[in-house]
Amino acid sequence: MNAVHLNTVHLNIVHYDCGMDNSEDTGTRVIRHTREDVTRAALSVLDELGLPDLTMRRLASVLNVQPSALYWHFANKQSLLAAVSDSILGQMRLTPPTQDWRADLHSEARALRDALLAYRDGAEVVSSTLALGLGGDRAEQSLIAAISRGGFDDRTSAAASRAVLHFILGHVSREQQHLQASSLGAAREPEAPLDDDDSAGGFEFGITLLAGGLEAYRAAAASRG
Amino acid sequence: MNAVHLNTVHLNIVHYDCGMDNSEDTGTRVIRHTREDVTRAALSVLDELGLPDLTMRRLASVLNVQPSALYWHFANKQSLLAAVSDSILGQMRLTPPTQDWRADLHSEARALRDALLAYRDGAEVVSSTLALGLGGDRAEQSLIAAISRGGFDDRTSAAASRAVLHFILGHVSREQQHLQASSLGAAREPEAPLDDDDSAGGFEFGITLLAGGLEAYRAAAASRG
DNA sequence: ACCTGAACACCGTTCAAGT
DNA sequence: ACCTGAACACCGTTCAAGT
Repeated sequence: MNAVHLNTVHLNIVHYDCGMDNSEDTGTRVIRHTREDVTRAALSVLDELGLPDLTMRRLASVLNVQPSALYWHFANKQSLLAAVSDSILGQMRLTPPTQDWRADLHSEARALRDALLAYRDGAEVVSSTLALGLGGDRAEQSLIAAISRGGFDDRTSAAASRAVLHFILGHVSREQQHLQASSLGAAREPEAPLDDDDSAGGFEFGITLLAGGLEAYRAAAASRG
Repeated sequence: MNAVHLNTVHLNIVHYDCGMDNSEDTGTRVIRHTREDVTRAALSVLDELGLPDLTMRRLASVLNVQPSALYWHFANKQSLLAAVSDSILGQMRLTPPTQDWRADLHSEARALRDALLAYRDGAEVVSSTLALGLGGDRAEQSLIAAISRGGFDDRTSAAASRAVLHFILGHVSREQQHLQASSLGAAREPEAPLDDDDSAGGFEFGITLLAGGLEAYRAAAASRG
């Protein structure tokens, strides 16, 4: 019961037909998908099987389609992953600005973290597409906005937001790896019981460090004239 | 001349025999490798072809060996990559402690950045093995040491060093992606001329932010009693 | 507009067997 | 102690052709 049955995972989605709009003609229609259908299915495979198992062939089989069919919708796997990444970031809860830019930055950071945690391997997917120059801008923009409200110039806000973004992606990646390591390991040796509440605590601490650093940087720049 | 001939890359290493100690018996000896030989060869393939082309089969062919032979030295590819990662971090220039912990932190951070930049895709390799819980400790330890010298307790030092590490890995990953994007693109559209001196400048700024944040955190904690 | 069928050029890993 | 040979179960991508 505690052993992991990796080979007997059953996808919730098996058919994964597109919407409910297969009317308009004969009853039995060939199933045709849109770009969005494919992205949605990819998101669901990602969440249920993880990034290593999100292959073009598996995605195709979930969609009841030949692998080559996917290449009508996306030029290659990277573009598909960019769309998946955009979709993850698109579900970021948006936080209304207040008078406190540091509180706002914390809110935006938490919103990003929550969005990444919403799908298995979410941080890794976003991280990899951001590393390749595709997408991931939506995340950076929300952070820049909050920091700018602190009265920092554009160059400073941009550099700081990149630092915040790198921290968040790295932190949440580690978080998610630990999540499935412990869900897999289950009856393993205790290994390293280092982090318990560190998951969220370490996250807030990192943001606090960067926000505090920005405030200190402004003070230092001001005192230099 | 400006076009990239991806298919005609010639490895500097072609033979890659082990040391010079093939004596002791008959002249023609079967070439046998050690774990370290394999790691060295992997490092060289990484540097010349990049992480996506560092495959077990290609590594085997560089070593004039069957792919299956590698599995006598390493249980799987991940372990191999962990060894490669260790090797990269092992070449970190070590910086003697001074009286200024912030300067020390900057030194250690720069040393880590330099080590990562020394091999193509270095940051991604270290990042991925660190994300999987294997190795990467050496990097964290050097950062913790510098921060601890600032008089912070262990929990704070550990959390802060993880934040610094995440920032560095994210930053250098981006740096290296841009490096080869521009070396490949060459005669491409200007795209985004956003960053020029940002490579190093943004790095220092990020470390300054985190170090300043630590100082501010101490001040805040002290004033709270 | 969206998909099939078939192929190409690869992967990581296992395992009995050799020396 | 270190490697071969052969196989297994996969990959991403292309492309002519179908509807």
